[in-house]
Amino acid sequence: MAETLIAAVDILKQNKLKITKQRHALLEFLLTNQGHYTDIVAVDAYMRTEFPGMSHNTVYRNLKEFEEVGIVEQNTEQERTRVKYQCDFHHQHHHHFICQNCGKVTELQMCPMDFFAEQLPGYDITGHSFELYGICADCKAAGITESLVKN
Amino acid sequence: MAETLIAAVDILKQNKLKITKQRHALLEFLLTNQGHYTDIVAVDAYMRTEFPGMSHNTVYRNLKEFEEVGIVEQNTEQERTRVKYQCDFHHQHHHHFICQNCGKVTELQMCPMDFFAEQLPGYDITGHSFELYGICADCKAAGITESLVKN
DNA sequence: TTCGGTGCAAAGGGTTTGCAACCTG
DNA sequence: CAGGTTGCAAACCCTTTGCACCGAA
Repeated sequence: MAETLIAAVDILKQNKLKITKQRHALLEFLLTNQGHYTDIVAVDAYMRTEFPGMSHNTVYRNLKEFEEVGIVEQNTEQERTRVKYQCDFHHQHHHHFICQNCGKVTELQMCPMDFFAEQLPGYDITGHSFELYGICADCKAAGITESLVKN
Repeated sequence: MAETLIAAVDILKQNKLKITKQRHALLEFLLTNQGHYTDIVAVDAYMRTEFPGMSHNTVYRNLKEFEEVGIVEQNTEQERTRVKYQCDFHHQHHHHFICQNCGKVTELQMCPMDFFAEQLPGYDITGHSFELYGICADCKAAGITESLVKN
């Protein structure tokens, strides 16, 4: 965990971004939720509670900058923007299963495009989205049988 | 096209929704864009220009009601909510190719879940999203070679 | 010392709400 | 006629902006 933070700090340095208290705190918070998506509004609320005086500006701008340099993944589904620490910093193509209960992200091996070559003659396919939702094995084992997504 | 409008009106009646001038106008506009997604903000702007005095309320609430009864499909990708007339009213499962230039929607035969059975033991997969983006054959033939998505 | 980063407050954009007046069925 | 629907304006929520001050490098 510590070395992951160091890796993130290195990335900031490489991109000539200063290491401020606020950025460090944001990274630490993201790190504690490693592997899970967190609602960006919740991140903002948490940071502003934990560090009174911190501004929306700081949270939103930094999360966006973190995404630009590859420390964070943003994801907007069902009208909510979520962020997650991108712990391994590898950008290789993959898709996600997202637990509707705990937000945990499981990376998938398979890409539907493997099965979709040449299905639309004459078209240029430049992008695709694919995501699975449900309840992860941990939550299911803990007895959660239906979506508990917060409103 | 006329019978499609009639079908939509029937659905409204079946759901005990009154046929008002505004709803009729909305349906007609959606019908002219049949098979294409339109930015909901653009729909709102158009309707309010074409019918001065029409309120946001009317546009947004009716589009939501149309969706609930199956006349309209809503779709939010890349921070934008889009809307399209669901001309055939069949709700069978399918996915979309969406042209980044003209918004035209092409229904896909294939569902990635056909290839994805039993990949995550212990998980409950309750939903999935899958969509393709690019340039449709028509736009490509017309010489559009890159995305012209409006900002 | 120097800019990049910050906090504050306010604006912005899309969407929803409250309510009296209106109009379809 | 009754209750669903509308227009208006204001509220709402999330996010961004402008700007003077602050503090990493």
